[in-house]
Amino acid sequence: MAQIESSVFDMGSVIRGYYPSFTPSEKKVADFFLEDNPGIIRMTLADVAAESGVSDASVLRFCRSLGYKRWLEFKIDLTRSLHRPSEQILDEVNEKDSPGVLAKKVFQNSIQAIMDTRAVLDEEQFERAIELISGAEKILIIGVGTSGPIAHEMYNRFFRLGLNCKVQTDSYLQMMESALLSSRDLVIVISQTGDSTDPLKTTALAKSRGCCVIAITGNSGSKLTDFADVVLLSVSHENRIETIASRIAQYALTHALFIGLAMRNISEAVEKDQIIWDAIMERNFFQGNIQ
Amino acid sequence: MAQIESSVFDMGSVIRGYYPSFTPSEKKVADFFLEDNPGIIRMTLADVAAESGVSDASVLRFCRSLGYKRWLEFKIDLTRSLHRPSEQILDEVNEKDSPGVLAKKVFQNSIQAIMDTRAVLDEEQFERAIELISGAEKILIIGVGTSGPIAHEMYNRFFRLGLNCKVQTDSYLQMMESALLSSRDLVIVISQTGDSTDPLKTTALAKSRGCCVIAITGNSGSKLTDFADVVLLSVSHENRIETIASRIAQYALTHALFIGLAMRNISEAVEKDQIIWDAIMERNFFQGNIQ
DNA sequence: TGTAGAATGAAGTAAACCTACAACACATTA
DNA sequence: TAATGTGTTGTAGGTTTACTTCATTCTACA
Repeated sequence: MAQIESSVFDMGSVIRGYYPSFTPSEKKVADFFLEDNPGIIRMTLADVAAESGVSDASVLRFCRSLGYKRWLEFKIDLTRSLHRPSEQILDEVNEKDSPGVLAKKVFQNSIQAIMDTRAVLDEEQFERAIELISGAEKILIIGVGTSGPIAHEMYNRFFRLGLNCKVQTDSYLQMMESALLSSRDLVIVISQTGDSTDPLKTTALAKSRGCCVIAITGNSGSKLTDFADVVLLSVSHENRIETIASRIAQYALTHALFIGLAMRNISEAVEKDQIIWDAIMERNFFQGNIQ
Repeated sequence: MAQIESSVFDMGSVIRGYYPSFTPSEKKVADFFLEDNPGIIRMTLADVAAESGVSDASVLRFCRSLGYKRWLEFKIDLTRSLHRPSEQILDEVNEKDSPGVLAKKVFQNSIQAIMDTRAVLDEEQFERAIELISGAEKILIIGVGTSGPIAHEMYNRFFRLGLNCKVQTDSYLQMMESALLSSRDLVIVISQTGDSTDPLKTTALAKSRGCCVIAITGNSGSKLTDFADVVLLSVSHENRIETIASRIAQYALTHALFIGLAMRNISEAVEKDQIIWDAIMERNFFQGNIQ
């Protein structure tokens, strides 16, 4: 008997990830699916339409928006998603939890966020991102606030590959830097909401100068995605204090890009990495070791 | 979203169990299902009938013989049965992988690193860390190189809780800052190897001034752990270019600490968080939105 | 207020599922 | 050997379900 392809993921997270970009009636359908509705697997297209209060055509459009060509394709993944063997201690954290329990929950949430992000990853966009990055003359990595450390992380990885990149996490300096870019350059912008004013302005400016733009965001329906040539989406269960799990997924995305780039020319990557390590070791050596 | 009914089982075994009692045409259908046929999930009743060389009515009878009232009921269980979760593609990445495959592998590695780190997490040490952090008068967060972004991430979380903390990723400034610390203060040092000269020196200096030290490291046998009052270990499968997965785990650890601290006084945390958000929103507001 | 474009539902079509029944095969009995 | 009964199978047609198309409604913006 066939043993199959497959990957575990949570349809709920996928739906939540796309949620901001849904039309009103698609949101109605999404809401219905996000409710706890045990009979859902046995429902027909028309059933779902009736329960959601929309037409069956809208339910079908909802499926298409999620990337499925047919209702039954969606149904297959839905069935698999609802199957989900045990696990999932995806409870909310709460005040009564011991620190140990809290830690486990945060770890579990992080894992879930990465899984969900993996599930919504558009391989074509990812591939395109790698091509843009390796083809760019200059790369400007930007992000403000909590996106700043991710921007730095990305820089820390990319420059090791010999890429001509810069990181700028200051709102005003970002703007200045992007004013100097040309059409052969690339901007990578990291913004969880995709709606922060400063990165948007910077991105718009870069775009007006003909730059390509890669956006890493947790909001597929944001203004930022309008400017972006490539959008890489990170997903998490969005309950305020847990939005940070989405960050973890963005780090994972960053690392995936790094590996993808490194693999385009593995020998060169290893060589450059070696040079850097040698330089560091030398430094440690000359300064002597500490007791 | 609904979280299941039903248990995992193998449709193949069920079919084999009923096999002797099948009629000849039912056996034809059974044989078809028992073959290794990957496209089977997407087939219709008529497709299966054609492939098995029987009529669609016979396929339906086959389902009924297995106890299913309707073809689609059977299909649901079949889909579930063929769904074998994950399989852990923990292979090494290699040059021949497509970017999409690379991405999945990196994600899988990240998940694994978080799981491993969760597994080795010493709850007592974790709890102790939270107490030290919330009891400290001043907190200095340090890290150099690739540990820098993690240090910044930690700062970005902690200051939101009203903690009196600083981040310093410059080797010399770290040293200067630590020279000013007292015994009521705390140093949090992030170092993957635990053997980098500069953070070690800084930590030693802080320790000599009576500071407490929390170390986040991927190397439990390093010199750094000798100075540390609390050690939080991150783990990954250590193959050079994949060490970065360990970083992901360190971010997860950072977030776990943040949540742990926030939960000690949730109402205050939410309030401070709100103040920050209000300030940011106001900024966006005054700057107007961009088109 | 008018207009372009998006969003939506209604109606119709195609496909899939299911039922009912007729035909057949084979065994049993007269 | 013929008649009868039982169980198996396919066919034809009805019903449900999925999908397409298009007209209508809404919304944003001039």
